[in-house]
Amino acid sequence: MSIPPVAVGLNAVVMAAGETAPQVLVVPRGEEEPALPFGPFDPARHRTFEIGLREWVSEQAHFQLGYVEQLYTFGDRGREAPLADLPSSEEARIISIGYLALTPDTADLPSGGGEWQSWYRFFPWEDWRTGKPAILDGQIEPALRRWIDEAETEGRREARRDRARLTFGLDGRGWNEERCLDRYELLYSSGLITEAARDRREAQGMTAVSRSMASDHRRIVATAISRLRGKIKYRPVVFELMPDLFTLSRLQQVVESIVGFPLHKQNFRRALDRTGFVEGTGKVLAGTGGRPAELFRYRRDAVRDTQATGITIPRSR
Amino acid sequence: MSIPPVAVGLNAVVMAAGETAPQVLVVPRGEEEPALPFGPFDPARHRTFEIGLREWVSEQAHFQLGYVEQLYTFGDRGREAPLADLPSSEEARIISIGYLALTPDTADLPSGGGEWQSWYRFFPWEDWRTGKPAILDGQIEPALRRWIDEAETEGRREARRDRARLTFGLDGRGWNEERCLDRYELLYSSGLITEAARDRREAQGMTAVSRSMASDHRRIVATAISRLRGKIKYRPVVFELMPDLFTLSRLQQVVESIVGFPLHKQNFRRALDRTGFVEGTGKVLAGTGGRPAELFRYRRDAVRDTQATGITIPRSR
DNA sequence: CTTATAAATGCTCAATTTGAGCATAAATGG
DNA sequence: CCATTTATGCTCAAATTGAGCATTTATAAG
Repeated sequence: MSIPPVAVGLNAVVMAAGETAPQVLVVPRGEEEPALPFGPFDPARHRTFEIGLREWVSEQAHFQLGYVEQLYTFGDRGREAPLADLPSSEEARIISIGYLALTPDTADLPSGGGEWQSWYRFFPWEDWRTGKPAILDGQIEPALRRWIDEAETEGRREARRDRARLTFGLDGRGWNEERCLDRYELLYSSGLITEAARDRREAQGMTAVSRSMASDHRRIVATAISRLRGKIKYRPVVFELMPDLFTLSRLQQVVESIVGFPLHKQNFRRALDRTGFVEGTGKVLAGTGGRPAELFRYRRDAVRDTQATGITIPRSR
Repeated sequence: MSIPPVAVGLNAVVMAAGETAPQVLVVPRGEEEPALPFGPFDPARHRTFEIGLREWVSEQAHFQLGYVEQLYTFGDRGREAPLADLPSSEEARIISIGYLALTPDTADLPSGGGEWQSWYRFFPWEDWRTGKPAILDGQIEPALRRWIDEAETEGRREARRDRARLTFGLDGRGWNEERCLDRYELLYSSGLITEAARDRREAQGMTAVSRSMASDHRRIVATAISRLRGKIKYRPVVFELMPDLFTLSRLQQVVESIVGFPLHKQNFRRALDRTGFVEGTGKVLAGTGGRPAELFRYRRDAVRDTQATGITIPRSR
């Protein structure tokens, strides 16, 4: 029983909080679509995937990773082709292992390396913080309805309708922010995403409204967003995105930017209080044009005592 | 930029409900430790990992997979060595992609293939359905305390103590059933697991009290258990383990066997009711030596309407 | 130094959900 | 027929959630 060799790539989705929107670290590639920090896994050099990943990110994006977790391993045929500097032949199949990394600082990125970009440039339909994104009513939903009607049999139309309803909350079904990946995949399979046209070597799609990425990197980012939006609720991962000291408003702002909708302030605080995750420092942050807010810090040892759940998300309606 | 080749294996953790305990499908290997259904991923033959996985499982265990999801990709050096029929040289590093598969039937397994085994033969400390497992007080906790004391500095002892407390709920911290993988890893790194001694080529450990598996397969099963115990709470995955018709008691029994502790019956039903996941059929299951229970069925289309969460788990204390 | 405005906090109240347990109904097995 | 077993219904207090009003403490303008 011999095992045919395969090339393994490591991809990092590095995320930071950002001023007003969550950021992802991308490597610009001139004329071509931006890519995630990416590099081959070399078994001779790297004892573990994570070690390899950290090396590549620091080499390509000049950035040191902190918190890291494995996301998913991508391996479908066809997905590897478009990354220019990699072979795409039949014999050398490339699979890639995606990682999610979180970091509290967005500041110090030496130029010539990576670059921070808002999530929502790549996923404009995911940002409901100031209400329903115009692109949904304006472009996506009409296009989805056309896609539903195009199906050949009534059964298939029914299936498409169900899928669209569930993922995009059509017909008053309610938006579930965790379905980010499902939505991306639906847009891809219904041909509404630049990558779908590109992978089929056609020219059409919604080029103007959302930025595409190299290869299947946007899918990997969607996987990361879905994971983070889910995990934030049952593990205290937000704090990996916060600096040592922060105000509760800032924390709420970061959570809102991640889940993509506004929260009820008082209830957010009450719930946070109960977790015991943060403690006040007595210091305040002045000069913000209002009552100065107290600075808090994350109690890393809080997990010792409690059953360590995440942040409760009191959606504000 | 060329990518060094690596061999990719596919592992399946196939799970079924079982009469009294949840089952995992293993392939017996005579004198040697049992293994998971396993096979190489061949990029020339398999367009996707899943296709390859299904082929291997049906070939080795004579079993057709239904629900399947990817778990994790394992690739640390050292983990591949002990599987006899695979090369373990330095140049050909083997990584493996673990999958979780769920199936409603345990019955028809042609002999000569796979074999169902209770989870709790491999993880006896995880089954709290009839109270705290004796192995915890009797062997694991004392051994953990010795391991804590063995650390060289007070700082390290502190770290070990925290880790043990958190994962095993020591000193009245409360047992979190989802930490199954953390517990396995702690037992491994503290040398209490047969595999740990084997991988270091020593002879000691708790051979008698829990069964070991080939390679790192028990770690993969622990990953699957953790995943399933978590996921059952936010996605209706239990129903992948149920036959078409079932009583509510049976459903509760299955959930209890998975999470490993008893539930409050009435509250379980009330919560289930609210989800709308099941509907009565009017038929009853007689001959059980008591009032016959109504047979229910899963409403696959319930996800259409609701925000599709999983099963609420009202722990009974 | 007063006053409008912006934040940050504090507090209340109804609605819903959870946790626990008692009570009743409908079978089976002597 | 009666004890036993299993299913199901119902109640009640405690805790959590969802919403919104009220107060406090700053900054900025007049």
